[in-house]
Amino acid sequence: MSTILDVERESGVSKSTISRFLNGKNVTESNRIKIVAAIDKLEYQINPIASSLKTNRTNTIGILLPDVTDTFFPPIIKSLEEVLTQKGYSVILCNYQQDVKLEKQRIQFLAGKRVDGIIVASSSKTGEHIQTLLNNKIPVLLLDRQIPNLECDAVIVDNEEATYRATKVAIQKGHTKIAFLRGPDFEYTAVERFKGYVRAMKEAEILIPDGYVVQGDFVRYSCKNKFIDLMRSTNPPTLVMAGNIYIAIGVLEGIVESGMKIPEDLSVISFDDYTQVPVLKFMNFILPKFTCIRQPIEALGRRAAELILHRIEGDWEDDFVPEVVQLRTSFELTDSVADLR
Amino acid sequence: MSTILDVERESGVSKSTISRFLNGKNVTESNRIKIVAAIDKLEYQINPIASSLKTNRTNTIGILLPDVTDTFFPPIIKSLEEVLTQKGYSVILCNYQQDVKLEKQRIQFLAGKRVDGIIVASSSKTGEHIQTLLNNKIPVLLLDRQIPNLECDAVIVDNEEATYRATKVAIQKGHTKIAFLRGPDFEYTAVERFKGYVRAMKEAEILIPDGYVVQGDFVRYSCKNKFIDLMRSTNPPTLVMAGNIYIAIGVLEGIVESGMKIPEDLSVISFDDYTQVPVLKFMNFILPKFTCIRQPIEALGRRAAELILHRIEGDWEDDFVPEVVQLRTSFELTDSVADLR
DNA sequence: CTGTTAGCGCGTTCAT
DNA sequence: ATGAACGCGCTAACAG
Repeated sequence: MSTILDVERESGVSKSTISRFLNGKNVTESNRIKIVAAIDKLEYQINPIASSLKTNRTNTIGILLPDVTDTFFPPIIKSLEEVLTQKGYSVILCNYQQDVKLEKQRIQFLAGKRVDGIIVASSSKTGEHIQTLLNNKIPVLLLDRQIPNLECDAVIVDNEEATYRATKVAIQKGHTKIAFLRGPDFEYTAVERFKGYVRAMKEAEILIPDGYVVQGDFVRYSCKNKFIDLMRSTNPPTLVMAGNIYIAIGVLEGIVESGMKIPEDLSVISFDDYTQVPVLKFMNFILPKFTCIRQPIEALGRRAAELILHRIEGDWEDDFVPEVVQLRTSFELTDSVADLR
Repeated sequence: MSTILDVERESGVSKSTISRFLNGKNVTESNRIKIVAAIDKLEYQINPIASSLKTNRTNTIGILLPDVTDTFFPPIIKSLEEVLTQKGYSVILCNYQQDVKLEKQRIQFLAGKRVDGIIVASSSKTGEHIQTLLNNKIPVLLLDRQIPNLECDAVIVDNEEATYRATKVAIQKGHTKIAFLRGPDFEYTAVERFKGYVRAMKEAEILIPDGYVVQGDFVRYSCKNKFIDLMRSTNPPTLVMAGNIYIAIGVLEGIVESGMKIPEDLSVISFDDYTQVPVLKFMNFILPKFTCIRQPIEALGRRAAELILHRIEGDWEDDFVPEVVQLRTSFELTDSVADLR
């Protein structure tokens, strides 16, 4: 493997000029030719390690996720990777297995590796480990999940607003008995989505009966059984809203198991669109397709990449102003919501 | 951010001794104490860039996949990441979008980044870009897919043997009209799996009728319609074997759509177990569960990580002997295969 | 625009 | 076991 010194010898041009050329600066045409010829001949490739040592930039970005196997993340990884690799950055992937302790550890790991920035879907409530990075001027971008009282760039979706609007639509269609099947308390998105539902119900002055708010036992655990219990109770809802795709799948299972008809026996709205998941595309045969709140998953990844690049390549101003990009979900109304008016 | 020189000043011990200590060599107890104290005080962390420049090792491994969003890969990434991060290696993830040109480009990208090794699920037929790496003594490990005539480490499963055995079981159960729904020609696993089916049929001297081998139009495209056509033909099979999970899902869709009963109207065996996919766990309600060939997905990732580490950390002997680890799939027989005897 | 010079922060001889 | 000195390959500051 040849070095820049070999190119210097071979071309007769000084290594500084070569270095400048390699970094896109102007060089006289005659020198350019000599340099290119030498590089070609020697199959020279720049050594990014040496370069990093000098510049303090690794052209590497860490991406830290709770669980790569969650269907939500792979498409995000894909769009992230596309943008970043395109720009010459490599993506170091870390998984923290939903474990806040491991999250901190991985953050340390990435910082130790001297990444230029970190994109993280954090499970932390306080984010002091992230604050530490920011204090050290290491760019961090919160993906999908905000952390309260942390001044940090973020790319998220309008969780609260989305369920608020969806609930309102349900109410406009004449529904009052609306149940919400929610994700766990410790998940930012689960909490936000629940808030939107509550706000819409309050605004319409509809009382939420006991038992209409159902929570799965574990992360990603569909509340199928609790859902069936609810439907068999003395006062079943006319519409259920599933807080994420796993819950929606649980609802589907419950529906099939108990032989309900949609929307005759029950109306359904789900956060997340199962037809966006490649392996679930087949669910076309389940009719009618659920009304859903669709997240701009590809854009989430792309914007996250763009934003952190902007922060990395731009100047880190002293008066750091965090930028929060909130992407809008779209709402797809189907026949799965009965019109009760 | 402090350097080893700061530690030298703070501790009064020379940086060589400090360096040695950091790399696990023996140091006198008195020096050890001084060094540790200084490191603690300064919150010193070793700079891996400078270290890499000297050692030519980046403690970084590239993992190159055709498509992160394929359900098959995320669990592999997860187990890979776990093992590698544990050992201090970071994982650079690259996606080549099923595009052989992009695959080569990404391989170049990773090599340019000076990764210590590359794990790749290649789509290349010839692998000359991989041979180039090997010639340069850069360890490569083929994941899930072999490349003929390439002397390279690999971790794969017993694709051919698995379908061979499964087909034999079907035959033993009295089936002769067995159709095979296969993946595309350009996919290593699709080809291997098909071979096993053919071998078993030949061995049993069962002629495969025209139309019994069905191929999806695109990557990952379930051959649902072709499957339905086949079932409506004058000579429908009594058993179909789906070559991968996407095809199995297509079969499922076809079954639901046309109202078939399993195993009364048709027996089904699928490569891949849909209950291994988190989002498909719900499919418990589809009865009976498909008979399946289950891949040891977690082990695939783990063994791949272990093997490449072994190659990286071991000596690269002159007489390079490629190591191919073939993991066994397991076979789960359910009521989805009728006994015709 | 160019070449000379001086480090970036470590690991590694080589004597001691 | 230790410390002094050198160099990994590159970029940046300087003077021209």
